[in-house]
Amino acid sequence: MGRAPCCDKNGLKKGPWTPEEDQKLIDYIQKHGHGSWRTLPKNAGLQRCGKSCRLRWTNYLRPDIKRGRFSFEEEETIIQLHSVLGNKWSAIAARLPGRTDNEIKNYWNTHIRKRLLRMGIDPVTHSPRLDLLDISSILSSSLYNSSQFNVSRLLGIQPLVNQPDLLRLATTLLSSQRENPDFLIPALQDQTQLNQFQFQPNQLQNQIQELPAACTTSTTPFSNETQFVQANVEQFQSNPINFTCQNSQSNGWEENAIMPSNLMENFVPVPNYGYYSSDQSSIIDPLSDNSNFQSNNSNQNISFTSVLSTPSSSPTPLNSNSTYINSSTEDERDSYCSNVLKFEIPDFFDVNEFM
DNA sequence: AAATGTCACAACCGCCGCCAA
DNA sequence: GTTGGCGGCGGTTGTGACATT
Repeated sequence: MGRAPCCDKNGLKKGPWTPEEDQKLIDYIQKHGHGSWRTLPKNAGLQRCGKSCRLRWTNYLRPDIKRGRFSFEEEETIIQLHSVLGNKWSAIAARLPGRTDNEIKNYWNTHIRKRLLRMGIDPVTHSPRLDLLDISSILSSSLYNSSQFNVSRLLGIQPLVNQPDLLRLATTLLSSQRENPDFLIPALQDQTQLNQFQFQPNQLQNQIQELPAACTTSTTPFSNETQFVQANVEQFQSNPINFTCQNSQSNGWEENAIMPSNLMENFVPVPNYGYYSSDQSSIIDPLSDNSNFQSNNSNQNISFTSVLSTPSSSPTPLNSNSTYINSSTEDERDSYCSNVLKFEIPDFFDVNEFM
């Protein structure tokens, strides 16, 4: 038969731990190790159940726990790992020395999750929240009001994509849906495909447009960013599946660029959109020590990650002193994407098609 | 200064897989 | 093979601190 009950729950204390209880637990574990959590409370003279002791130790009393605010790098790592692992907090914690799963979980729920939501990113899928993207209402507004409007106000969100791309995206999706009704739903269900096909090029364009103007770079990254962007957007439109960056210049600017502090403060890592290499042949494994999220591709394909998630390419260990500013507010981090949403309906866009 | 709202986080709850009996 | 406890995990809650009105 099964084992005897681990503990009689009657009479066991619950609620916050007192310093005396903490000290008893610490003393006992330092002398004997935790061994069996079941028998530990009795041996340590604690009126707690083993489970409570284990949680108190692993989440609070363990000597290797790093307290204090999460650094920018830690935050980025959490987002990256979450995009791959989901709510596997223990697995994420294993990659963040000194942080507990509980702490990471709390930080996610109270900070990162809210920020992603404010940005219009689904914190579960790490994709733009297409559920909020009511195309018909957007188009109605454009018809009955003006060709210039602010979707962020309409949606109450701050999506990362700018509207021309958003509408191109909508155009592509809807036309694809017309031609192949079975296309859209599977695409939406397939997270990998969703990220690759729908979002990354837009992200790429946004970031490329934003970064050169804001960065103090040691080299001039693009002689003509507009041409660069346009060429790639056009290519993406013509062949979204096999989209690769055609610019002949290297993306060395991102390797050499020094992110100005004001941008760093405002920059929100959205690393999920960079997990896929541009040749779509593989998913970069952030768990691998060899994955540097940076383009090493000699044919000038751009690794989206290296563009979109600038700090992720940093080899700086998590435990090192952060190069990045840790005291930035959430609003400051949000603001990076706050000014991209005013646009005019492009001439090519025939809204009547959708009415 | 008091009331109210919001945030942050420690701790609990409940479920699940593993494994001893 | 079955049962049921243990350890671990993720979700949720309770509460104190802080901010705002």
